[in-house]
Amino acid sequence: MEKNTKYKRVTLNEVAAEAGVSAITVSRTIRAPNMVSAGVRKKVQAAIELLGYVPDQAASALASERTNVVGLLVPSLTNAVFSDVLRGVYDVIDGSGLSVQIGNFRYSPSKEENLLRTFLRQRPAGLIVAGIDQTDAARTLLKSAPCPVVQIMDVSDAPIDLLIGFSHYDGAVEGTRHLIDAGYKKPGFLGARMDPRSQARLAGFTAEAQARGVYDPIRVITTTHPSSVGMGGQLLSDLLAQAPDTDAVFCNNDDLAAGALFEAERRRINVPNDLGICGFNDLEMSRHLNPGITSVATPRYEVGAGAMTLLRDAIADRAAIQTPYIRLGVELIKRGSTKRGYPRD
Amino acid sequence: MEKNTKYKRVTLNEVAAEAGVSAITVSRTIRAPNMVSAGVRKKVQAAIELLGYVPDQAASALASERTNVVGLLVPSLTNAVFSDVLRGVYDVIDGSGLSVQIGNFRYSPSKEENLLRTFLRQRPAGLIVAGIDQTDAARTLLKSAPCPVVQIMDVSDAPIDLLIGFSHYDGAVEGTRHLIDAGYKKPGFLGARMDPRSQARLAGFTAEAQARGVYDPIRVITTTHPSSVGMGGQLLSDLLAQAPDTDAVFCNNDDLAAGALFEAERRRINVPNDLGICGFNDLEMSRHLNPGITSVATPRYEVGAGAMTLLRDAIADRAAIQTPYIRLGVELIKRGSTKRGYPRD
DNA sequence: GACGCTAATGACAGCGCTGTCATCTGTCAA
DNA sequence: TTGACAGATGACAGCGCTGTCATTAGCGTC
Repeated sequence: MEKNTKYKRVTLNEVAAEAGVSAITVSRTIRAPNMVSAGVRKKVQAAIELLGYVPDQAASALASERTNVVGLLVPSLTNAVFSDVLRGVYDVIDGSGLSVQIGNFRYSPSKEENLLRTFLRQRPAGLIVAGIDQTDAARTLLKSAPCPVVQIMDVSDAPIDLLIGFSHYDGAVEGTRHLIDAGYKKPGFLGARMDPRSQARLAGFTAEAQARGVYDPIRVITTTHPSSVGMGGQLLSDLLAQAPDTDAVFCNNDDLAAGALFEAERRRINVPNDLGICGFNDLEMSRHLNPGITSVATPRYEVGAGAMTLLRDAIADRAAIQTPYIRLGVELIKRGSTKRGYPRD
Repeated sequence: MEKNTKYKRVTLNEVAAEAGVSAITVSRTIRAPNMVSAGVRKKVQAAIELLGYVPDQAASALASERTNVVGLLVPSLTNAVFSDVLRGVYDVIDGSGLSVQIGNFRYSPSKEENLLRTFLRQRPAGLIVAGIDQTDAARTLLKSAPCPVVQIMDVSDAPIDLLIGFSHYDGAVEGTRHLIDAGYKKPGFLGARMDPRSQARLAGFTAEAQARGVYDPIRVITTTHPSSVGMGGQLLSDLLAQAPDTDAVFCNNDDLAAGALFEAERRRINVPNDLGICGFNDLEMSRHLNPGITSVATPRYEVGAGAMTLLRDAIADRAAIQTPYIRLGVELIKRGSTKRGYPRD
């Protein structure tokens, strides 16, 4: 295969010659400007500007055994949740000189482990991994990773390195409490996918429902199939077939909640009077439905942006990180779907 | 900065020593196995397996002036449309040895141009760019790019290199035709963002409405603000304020269509009898709303997967590409929102 | 004025791989 | 038997940068 000669690179040496200094000084001017005197710095910067020099990442990576690549491991790309996270990550990375490489492990721990190994071999500048439920092997890999690691989307007592997330358990407790406080006596739970974060939500629901004496396992309907609006309708149907006196549902997420709402409409069940619905995540749509769906709003964009900020700073100076562990809050947004006594029409 | 010594790499030389051949032979075994005799190949592969050798991408990139990075330029990460494309891309790239780097140009042509330059300097293996409406400078850069380039999401008479997409114009024509055929006499258009693909849809709507003699510019409501469900409601309000006798809307996308549907509900306008609604893209939700929203289904996942397939094959052998230009179809999905005479309840 | 010290700069080797060209082996036709 | 040739393998240099250590200049101190 012939070499590509179309894009002739400007090299460090050419810049050095132009500026009348050595190559290493140019390198330093870029990477550690304060190691270079102001006068030289100016000359070098002018030369860089003049020649349009852009560092060669491959050469830099080879020589320094370091890249500017941040690995981002997510369980799904379909999920609106992760596209919000992505947006946050990309907004912060913009202009930082770092670049992201996404690994989609499709909710498979073994795939996650493999992707992790692949990333680690590339000597990444940092890693962002979704969740706190890595396999033991993955945890070991991450613990000894030669770069900062940020876990996102959840909270943990034993973070691997850095962490930013929110409590799915607490969010579910809050949503469930609201349902019960609103007067619903027989709340159920609808869950799809049932990844660890969904499990945490179910645990929160269960704990609160038990504490208030309204828990009945017959009202817990879950599936490992992916979440979708259609699935929400199906799960509600299953629930009602099994426990027709159910008067409220806490849904794993807003897609399910919307599906449950539509199914209730089809069955002419009055929401919120005969059935209360609470979702999770607070997607844009939930606000606009009739009735609006009560939902636990999660700071997804903030998690993405915060994780990248944390990582960027840690890459610059790990020791300078003041708050390696950030717990963001969730907020219950009350809407018509749980407002008993206010009929829809 | 000290070097990272934690991850001692296995080098080509070590594999070569183990297999009793030269380093270059190992390199060839990996990159062009058929240049190596079967016996040697076997020995080398055994050595690779034994030592767990993984090629160093940086060194390879430096020596060959080529990377395995595919640049993906998209105008948005928020948009459900692009997350479907992403999914397709990632599904195909899995295990191909290539990796993706995403650039989000936020609908800004100048940002797109900059990102393009950044990517090009990294000697990418290939590029995927959204749309066909690059600036002249960007087109020039792409035309002379030292790698295959795939344009996606649209069709064009003058593709830069490879292309896979569908016609937004035709989709809009089909949707508009359906509205008129269904008996609506005063159709309007709701559009947000108004990027080039939205413009193409508007052009399709306009052409068909004019051809059928039902076009009135007062019924075209657009904004450059981003699309959202909320915006759909607002645009419908604006339209009805301006042209209260409007009896149908063709919406730029399903988010707007859903918003329009909700707004109509609020105003107690009967959909489909008094207002027909047609969307674009056919998101999952549209099927589940009451009434379901008629929409032009677009093959977004297929575009992503097809683009990556095209690119992967072109990287292997550009000359072997039989169909460098792929036009996918769109499909009008008729639902309750345009079914006049079938009242909602 | 010699000394030690820090700040600024440079020389050099080498990161791990691949493009290029040279060499070697075996085969086949004349 | 010889030469031509293709296939298989190797030697070597060098991609552009950075880590390491050496060197130089500048300054204050006793």
